[in-house]
Amino acid sequence: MQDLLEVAAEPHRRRLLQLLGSGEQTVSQLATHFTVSRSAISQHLLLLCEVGLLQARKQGRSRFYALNPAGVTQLKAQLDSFWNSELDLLVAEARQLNPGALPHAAPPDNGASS
Amino acid sequence: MQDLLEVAAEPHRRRLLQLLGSGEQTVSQLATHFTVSRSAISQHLLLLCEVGLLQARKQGRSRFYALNPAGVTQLKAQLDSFWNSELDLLVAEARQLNPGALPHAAPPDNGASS
DNA sequence: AAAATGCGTTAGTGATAGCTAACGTATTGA
DNA sequence: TCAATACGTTAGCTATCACTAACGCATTTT
Repeated sequence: MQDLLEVAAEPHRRRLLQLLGSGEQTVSQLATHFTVSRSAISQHLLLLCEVGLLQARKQGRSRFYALNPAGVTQLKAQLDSFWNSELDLLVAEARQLNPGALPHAAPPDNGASS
Repeated sequence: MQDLLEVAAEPHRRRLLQLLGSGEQTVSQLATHFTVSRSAISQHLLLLCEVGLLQARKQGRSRFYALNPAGVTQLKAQLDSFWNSELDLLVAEARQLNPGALPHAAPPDNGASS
């Protein structure tokens, strides 16, 4: 799994990226927001690091993870290239036909995976 | 795997969604754009259908797949809720520091998976 | 009408994703 | 200084993902 978008799309990892938007955090800090173990979170972070979406900084016995601007930029580019104008048009038409009933997604925590 | 965004993120499926942006197509037609088998494509389409991103229409011995506006709208919502302002800010800052070097992603065909 | 071709789906398999449990290591407290 | 604790990572396992091969079923073709 080296594809940026695919890596970023997994619900737990998606949430991690969002959480890190407000600044660097340690594994344990991040893990408090999830129901799965610290270990699981650590592995997600490691993968995010591997594909360049995160950076790590070690301090004492803690390890601070932070977003890597270059990676995030690359992800944005991949997203933009995926979501083309035809898809946008389709959504616009759907909104016109059925204006009120848009779902808004984003449940509170445990991104129910697979 | 029921998560819309996660399903849509897989490179082959992402490509399928893009291809279907220009109108309905049969399994075989779609398969011509990939290096993997018709069967593989069929299964990706089935999954996309299951999560509501596609609709199917049977005609003769062919089966036409098309985008499902409701599903695509839902996907868009999920994307928007993921890509929050903090991530946007980060990208903007990265661009300012390093204006020229933006990657643009989107290779031609075989979305090299896992 | 029977054989052949083309369509999409199911069966079966190897690789791997994502998890918990066990671990190593560094810090803290006595 | 030595035990206890807190942090992050590796080991090991199960579920399942993505694929090719085999299949069933229509539709042509002769």
